[in-house]
Amino acid sequence: MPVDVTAADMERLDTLVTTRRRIRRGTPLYSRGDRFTALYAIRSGFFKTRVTTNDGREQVTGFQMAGEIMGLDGIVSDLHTCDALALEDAEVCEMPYERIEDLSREVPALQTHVHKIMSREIVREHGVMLLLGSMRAEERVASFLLNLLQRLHARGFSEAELVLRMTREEIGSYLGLTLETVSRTFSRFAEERLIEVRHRHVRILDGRGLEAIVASANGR
Amino acid sequence: MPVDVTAADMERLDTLVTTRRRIRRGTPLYSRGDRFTALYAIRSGFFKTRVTTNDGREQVTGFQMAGEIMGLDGIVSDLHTCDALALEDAEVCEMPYERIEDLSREVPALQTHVHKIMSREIVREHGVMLLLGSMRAEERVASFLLNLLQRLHARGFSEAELVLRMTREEIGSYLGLTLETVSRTFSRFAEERLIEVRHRHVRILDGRGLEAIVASANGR
DNA sequence: CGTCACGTTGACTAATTTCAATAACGGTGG
DNA sequence: CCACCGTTATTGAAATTAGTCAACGTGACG
Repeated sequence: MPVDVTAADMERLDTLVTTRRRIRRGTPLYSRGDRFTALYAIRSGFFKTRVTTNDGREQVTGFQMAGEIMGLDGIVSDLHTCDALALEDAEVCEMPYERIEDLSREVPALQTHVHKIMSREIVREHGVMLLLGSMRAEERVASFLLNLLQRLHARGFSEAELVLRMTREEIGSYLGLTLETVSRTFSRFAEERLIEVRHRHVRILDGRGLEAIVASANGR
Repeated sequence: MPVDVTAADMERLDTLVTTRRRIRRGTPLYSRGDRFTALYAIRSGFFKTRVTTNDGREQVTGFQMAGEIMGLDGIVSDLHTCDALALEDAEVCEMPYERIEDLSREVPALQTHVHKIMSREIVREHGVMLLLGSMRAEERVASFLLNLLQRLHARGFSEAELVLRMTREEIGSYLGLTLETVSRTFSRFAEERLIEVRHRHVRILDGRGLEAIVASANGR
């Protein structure tokens, strides 16, 4: 919450968070079909969200880290429509949705903030659609690495190094590729001295090179 | 606006729509970079939205019809991040965003409604990600047809017949396929007596058959 | 110290794109 | 009202990309 809020407002906003919850690695914060009651702000840890279908299809829709908000999918139908799973031990703030609605009416800055969070998620998903609909495997993987890097950097981590919290299979699901293609693409990038990969540790040797791959833009 | 609103509320909600705008076929309702000022409710006509990148890539992010809301992408940054183009002559109601925020605070039913619209869009996009990330060409095209059909049916049109408002290329962009693949897939469906295609007129002969294709679910 | 999940790599296959040629509309203006 | 032009759609063949199947490493963890 940046923006102009009075001290009185701040006091009210403090009442937004009722609970902190610890989520152990591998366990769900919420699952498809769960009753929607709250939004969650990640304090620490790393999540993936995924949609699943009855016929066994699965798609990772995003990876979330500290400071990001989860649960927006549940508002429309009062039920969650996707799963949120912790990829490492995590802690979240639970913000009961009713309280968010009530407070939003009293604190316009909060109202605007909530709208922007939802709009940002819509715009983010547009970007994923662009990636899935128009990029080739190398472009997708380069784009994925640069995106993670940028978000980690914004949180004070290195610009040139990262530890993947997810498996090749999860990356593949997110990018619409098989785990083998993800692995091979990492290897190719390593051969070309764009990155160094050791398991889940990735060091960026040539960020510009990765950007060039994304911008190569055949665009179907 | 379904839900419980008093007569007094209704009167207020009437002031939400300030202008009706006619959009001629082929022209934008808004474009990337335009200042965001309002949301739009489609009264009649048919739109596509697309994201574009500086390097010339393009992705159709959706097709919108009467009753649907456009413009949510602009809230986060006060600028539109995608283009909305009329695929046929259309009419929209312009709802100034400031007024939406103001009224939302006074009419909780409107507040909830706005949140649900945004959440619904997020969930819709999850579905598109699933399609783009995990379906094969036939599944995507079948899924696309069934989705259009269902939405048209909900508006009183036939369940078994539709007129496409968009080109094969636009369908392809939306589905992450080339226009040739879309065309070939239509032809294959026609051969299999699932549909009849004459240019943009499509008649569904075997809806169950199309559903079976979607549910075939290899899931990558 | 062994087991199991995760990751890499290779060979082969299948799906989709690309390139190219042709056909069929539909809107526009004579 | 008809003819023409440009856009849109279809279809084929070749090329390419990514997927599938399979074998083998390797590390983390109990």
